Amino acid sequence: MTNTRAGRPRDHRIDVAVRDAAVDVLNEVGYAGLTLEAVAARAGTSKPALRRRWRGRQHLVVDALVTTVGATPTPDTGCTHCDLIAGIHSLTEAFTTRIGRRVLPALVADLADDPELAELFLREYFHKRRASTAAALRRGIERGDLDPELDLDLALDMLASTIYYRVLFGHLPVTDELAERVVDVVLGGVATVEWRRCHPRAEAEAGARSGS
Amino acid sequence: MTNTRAGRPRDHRIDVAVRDAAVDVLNEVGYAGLTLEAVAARAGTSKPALRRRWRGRQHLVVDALVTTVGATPTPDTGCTHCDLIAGIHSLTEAFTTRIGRRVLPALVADLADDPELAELFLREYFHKRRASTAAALRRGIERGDLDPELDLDLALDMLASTIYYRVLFGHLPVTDELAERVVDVVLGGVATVEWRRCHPRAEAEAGARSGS
Amino acid sequence: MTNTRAGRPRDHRIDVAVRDAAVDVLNEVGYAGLTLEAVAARAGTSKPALRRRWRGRQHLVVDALVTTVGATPTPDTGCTHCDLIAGIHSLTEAFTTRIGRRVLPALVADLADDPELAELFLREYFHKRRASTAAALRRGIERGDLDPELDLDLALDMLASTIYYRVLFGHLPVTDELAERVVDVVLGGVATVEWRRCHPRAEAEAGARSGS
Amino acid sequence: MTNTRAGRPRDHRIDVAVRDAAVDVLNEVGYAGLTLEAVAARAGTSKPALRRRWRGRQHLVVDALVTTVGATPTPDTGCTHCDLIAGIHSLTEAFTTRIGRRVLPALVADLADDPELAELFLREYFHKRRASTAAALRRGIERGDLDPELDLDLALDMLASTIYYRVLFGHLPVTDELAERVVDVVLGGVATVEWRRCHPRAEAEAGARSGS
DNA sequence: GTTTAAGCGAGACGGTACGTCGGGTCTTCGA
DNA sequence: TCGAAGACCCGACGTACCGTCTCGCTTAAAC
Repeated sequence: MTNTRAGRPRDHRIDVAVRDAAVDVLNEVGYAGLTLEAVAARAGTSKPALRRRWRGRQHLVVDALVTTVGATPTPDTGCTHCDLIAGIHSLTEAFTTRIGRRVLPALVADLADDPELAELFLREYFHKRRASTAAALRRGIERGDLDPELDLDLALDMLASTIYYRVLFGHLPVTDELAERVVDVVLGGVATVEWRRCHPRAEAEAGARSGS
Repeated sequence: MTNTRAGRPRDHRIDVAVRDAAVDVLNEVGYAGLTLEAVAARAGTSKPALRRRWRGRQHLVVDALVTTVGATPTPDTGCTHCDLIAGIHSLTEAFTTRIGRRVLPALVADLADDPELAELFLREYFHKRRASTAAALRRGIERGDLDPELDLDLALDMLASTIYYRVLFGHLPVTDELAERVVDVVLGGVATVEWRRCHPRAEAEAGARSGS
Repeated sequence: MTNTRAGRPRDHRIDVAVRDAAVDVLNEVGYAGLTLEAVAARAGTSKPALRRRWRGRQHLVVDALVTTVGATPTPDTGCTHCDLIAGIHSLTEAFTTRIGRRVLPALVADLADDPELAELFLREYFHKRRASTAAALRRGIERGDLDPELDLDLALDMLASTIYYRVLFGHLPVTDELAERVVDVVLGGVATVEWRRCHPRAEAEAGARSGS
Repeated sequence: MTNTRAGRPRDHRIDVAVRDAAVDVLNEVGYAGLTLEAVAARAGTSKPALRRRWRGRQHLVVDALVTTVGATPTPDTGCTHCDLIAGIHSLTEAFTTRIGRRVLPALVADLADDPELAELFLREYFHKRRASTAAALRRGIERGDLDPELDLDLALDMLASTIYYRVLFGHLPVTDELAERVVDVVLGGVATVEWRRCHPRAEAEAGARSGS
C-alpha cells in the first residue's frame, strides 16, 4: 500500500548494471581514476541516475565493495590460536585482489571527510568482519586461553591492523605466514621471562588472572 | 662545481612560500580539497613553477608533511618499556593535528598508485620515524628485556599500526593511554599462563631463552 | 516545438554578458591582447561556457563586432554620386573606433586560417554592408549614370578597398574627403581625354552605350 | 675601427639558418602557429639568439618575407596601360604563394600594434614595390596619358588595394585578368558619358586639363 | 704573450593562457 | 508524479609558449 509510491518505479536493472560497471572501472583505473561519468557510460545510463542512488562515488564504491569483497567469517574449530590465524589470514586474502589493495585504502581515506560514509562503511563492511573475530576471542576467554580481562577492542585492532599497515605503506610484503606471526605476538608478546618477572604490574595481573 | 649548472637558477624563496602555502591550504580544506592552483595562488606564484619542483600534489604534500609533522625521535632512558611507550605516544600526537588526522590517510592511499611517491614517502617520512623506535627495540634486546630472536620489523609494525588503524577507520578513539596498552600487549601478549604452558613452541623458546 | 529540446537550456544572460565583456576587453587591450580567460572573468562566467557558444576567440569577436560596428546602410537619395560617397564614408567612420581600426584588421587576418570563420564573417558582417552599396550601384545603372555592363563586384571592391588599404598599412591617413575622391576615380577614372580617344576598346564601349 | 667592437663576433650562419627555418615554419603552420621556439629549434639554435637579432617574431617574419617575396619591379615599356597592368599583376603573383596569402595579412594586422615594425615593413617591403609603380604613373603623366593633376597616392592605392581586398576577405577569387580590369577602371571609370556631361566639376576639370 | 672583459650561445626559470575533463545541477520529456 | 536523460556551468588540470635571467665559453682588445 504505502510501500508502492506514486510515480514511475525505479529500474532495478540499472542498479546491478552500475555496480558491475563500477567494479570493472575500479579494476581498470583504480579508485582515483574512477569517474561517475565513466561508470554511467559503461553501465549504459546517465550521471543523474547514479546520483539518485548514491550520494557520490564513495558511496557507490562502498556498495560495490560490499558486493565484491565479502567478509569471510572467522571459523570456530575449538582452537583459539587456529581460529584467530584463520580469521586474520582471510584478511590478507582480501588484499590480494586489486580492489582490496588499491581501492580500499583510498576509500578509507575518504571516510574522514564524510561521517555518513564512515558510518555506512563501518556498518556494512568493517563490523561484519570484526564481529566474527570478536566471537573467536570471546570463545578463547571462555575456554581459558585468553586473559578474561583483556581489552577486546584493542586485541581486535592489533590483530587486524598490521595487515592494513603493510598494505598501506608497502614497506614490507604481506607474506602467507604473517597472520600466524601476528597472532603469536598478540597472544604471547615479545618480552623475555626476565622482563616479565621484573614488571610485576603486567605479570602480577597475568599471574592473578591465571591463578584464580 | 657541480652545483653551478647552465640556466637560470631556481628561486628558493618560492620553495618555502609554496610549502607554507600548502600547509595552510591543507589545514583549511584538507587533502581532497587541495589544488595546485590554490596553492600556487596563495604562494604568489604559478602552476608551472610548482610542477617544476614537484611531480604532483602528492609529492608536494609529502614535502610539506616532512617539514611540518617532523618525527619526534624515540627517547633513550634506559627503560625499554618507557621508551617504546614514549615513541608510540609521539605517533598519537602526530594525529592530533588536522594534517595528521585527515591528510596523512589520504596521502597514504595515493602511495599505491605511484611507486616513486611511495619510495619518497618511505624514505623521507616513514623510515625516519621507524628508525629511532627500531633502535629502542635493539637496546631492549641488548638489555635482555626483549626476545633476541624477535622479528624486529613485525614488532615495529605492531607497535605503530594500531594507532593508524584507529585513525583510519575511526571506529574507536585514540586515547592518551593507547600507546601504553599497545606496548603492554606487544611485550606481554594477551594469553593466559595456562595457554602458554600448553603451547610449548612459543613458551619453549621463551624458556630456552630465559634459561640460558 | 523544436525549440524545446532535452537538457538544461542555455542561460542567455551569459551571452550578452560575454559579448559586452568582449567589447570592453577589445577596447582596452585590443585583439592580440584579448584572451578568453579575461573575457570569461569579466563576464562573470567560465571558459567552457564561452567555448560552448563560440569556437574560439575569433568567432566571439565576429559576434561582438556585428553587435557593435553594425553596418550603416548606404542611403537612397536619387543621386548616385552622393549615395556612393555616403556609403563609403560610413566605412571610414567605422574605422574611427578603436575596434574598427585595430581589431578588424587582425580579425581579417585570421580569416585565412579558418574557412568556417571566413564564411561567418562574410555572412554576418561583410555582405550586409556590401549589399546596400550594391543596391546603390544598381540604381545608378537604372538611372543611366553608370555603365550597365560594369563589373558590379569589381566596382564594389574598388570603392571599399582603398579605405581598408590605408587603415591596414597606415602609410597614408584616412581623411574625411577620401570617400569622395575614391568615388570620383571609380566613376571618372584618371586618364586624359586623349588617352581615352586612343583606346577605343574602353571608349568605344562607353560611346556605344551613350549612343544607344 | 669603431666598427669592430670588442667581444665575440656574431655567428652569421645563425642568421641565415634562422631565416630559412622561419620560412619553412611559415609554410607549414602559418603565421599564427609560428613560435620562436619552433624556429629556434629548427634552426639548431636557441631563443635568446633569435631575440638578440629580432625584436619579436613580427620583425623576424618581415625579414624573412623581404628575403622571400621580393618585389618584382613594374616594367617600363612605353605603354602606360601595359606597365600598370604588369605591375599590378606581379602583386597577384605574390599572393599565390602560401606565405603571401596567409602570412602577409596577419603580419600587416600586427603593424597597428608596433609603430617601429610598421616603419620597418613600409620601408623594406611596401614602398619598394610602390615606388616602381609610382614611376610608371609619372611616366604616364609625362606621356600625356594620365591626368597631370591626379592624386598619385590615391591612384597607387586604388590600383593595389583591390588585390589585397580580395585576398583578405576571400569573397571573390583573384583571377588572372583582375589586374587588367582594375587598371581599366582606374584609368577610365565606370560612369556613362551622360553622367560625365552632367557633372561638370569632374568633367570640366578633365576637359580643362585635356584642353590645355 | 698574457690578461681582461665584453659579447655570445644556450639552458632553465617564472608566468600567462590555452584547451579539456569531470563534478554537480537544472530542465524537459516520457513512463 | 516521479524517474531517465541530456545539456549546462564551473573548478581545476596539465601543457605550450613567451620573455627573462643566468651561466660558461669564445674571442678580441688592452697591457
